[in-house]
Amino acid sequence: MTAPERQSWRKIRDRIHDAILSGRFAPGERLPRDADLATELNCARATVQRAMQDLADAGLVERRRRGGTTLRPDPVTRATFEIPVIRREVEGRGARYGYQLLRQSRAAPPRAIRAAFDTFDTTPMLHVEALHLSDARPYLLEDRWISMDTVPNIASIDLSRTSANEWLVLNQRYSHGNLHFSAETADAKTAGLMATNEGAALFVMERTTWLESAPVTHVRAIAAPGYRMHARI
Amino acid sequence: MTAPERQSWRKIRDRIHDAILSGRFAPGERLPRDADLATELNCARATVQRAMQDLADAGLVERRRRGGTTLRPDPVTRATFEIPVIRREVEGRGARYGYQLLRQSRAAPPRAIRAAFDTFDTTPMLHVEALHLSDARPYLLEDRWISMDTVPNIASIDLSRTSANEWLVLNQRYSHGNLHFSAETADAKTAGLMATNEGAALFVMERTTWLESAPVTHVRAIAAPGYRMHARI
DNA sequence: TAGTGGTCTAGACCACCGG
DNA sequence: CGGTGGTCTAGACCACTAT
Repeated sequence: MTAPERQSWRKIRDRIHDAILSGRFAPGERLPRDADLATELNCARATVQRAMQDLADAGLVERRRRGGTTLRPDPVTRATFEIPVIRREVEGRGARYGYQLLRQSRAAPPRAIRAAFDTFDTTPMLHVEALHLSDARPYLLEDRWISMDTVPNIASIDLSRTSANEWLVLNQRYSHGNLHFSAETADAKTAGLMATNEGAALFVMERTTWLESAPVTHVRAIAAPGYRMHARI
Repeated sequence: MTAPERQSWRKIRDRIHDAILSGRFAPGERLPRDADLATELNCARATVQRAMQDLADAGLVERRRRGGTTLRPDPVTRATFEIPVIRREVEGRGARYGYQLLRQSRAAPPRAIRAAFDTFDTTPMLHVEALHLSDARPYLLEDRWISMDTVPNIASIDLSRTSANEWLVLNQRYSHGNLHFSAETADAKTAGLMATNEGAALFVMERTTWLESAPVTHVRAIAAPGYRMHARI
């Protein structure tokens, strides 16, 4: 028995990945347990665990206690993208950032917002509509609802000076959230606010976040024509 | 000195996160080294490492050897989304999947494709245009270039039966890639293929992948009106 | 209830990079 | 060159869940 070699968990991961692509395991089949793979690959179990965690994150395998590691019959591609604070995003392109608070009120969230939060609770929330500008031109139009129960401090913020987007990123933690992206046609009202023509194709992002089971914020943001979102794999 | 408590790295992460949100550290400031935090939080250094890795993944801090851990002055939100095999995506909605190979050829990649791959190489690649159908209606129109140098086996695949999308996900590994999302207006030709009207807002995805420094594939996919992409944080 | 992945610890060495 | 994060090991115990 030779001593375990010093090797990166990435190499272990790639060796396992290659074994999978070689067809050694059938889709849905159970792979050897970590401990056995560690022996076979001559490394510590923690190293196999790290490699497997990465393959699971990548969507190639599924891992369950007691159920073992199985090869996903429907492998997916997972990608990560970054959503910067809007001001940073604009300034990062060398443009001058502008911000305009359009409306602010307290109201019971309408049905669509309650549905996004997956709740029936009609407790009033903070409703904010704002426009982000790049070199004085419309860049992003946001319609946001913020839970004052979960984020009580938001009440003391002057949202005509600081955007809710920026304040929340810097001051509010959340545990998880959903995002939806789509393409929509500009209606007359939106076209007016975005200084474009009715019928233009607009990129729309919707984001809902929670802190554990408590709603934090829901935002629907409409980007100006030409907007491109970038992500990495 | 009490013995280290048994606590999850998530709790350690949240305690550090809360300390950051409390304003204990200024943006750009250097945080204590892992070893010191471990002592302060009464846990092993590896646990702090795991917690910090997560905060770095989340975009809140930056970590550098020798340079220590610094609070990002421009925190970002990172989200992950899954790109399933198109067939699975369609069937997962209970619809019948259809696939139609429109064109297939070998040609030198045009300038735009070379730019996406960040190369000047004009070695011929496999060019494939195909249409994915959901219940016999256009679902996704893809225009793909595949490197025959990096993916030689693709030459032996009958792409009129198996979509390149599916074959690549199941058989080709890649190391990294870029994605771009945008909203575009349907031109006459596209509208015809997608069975929609000219001027409709369409969701467009572009993906480029590499295996180390070698190009794998570039695809530009146009989704039918109403398409929504989903992601999680 | 037993088996498997998930996490924690303590210690060690490595890799990178700022001074 | 020295300091810091990154990784590895060996062993232990915990948490979840298939059987």
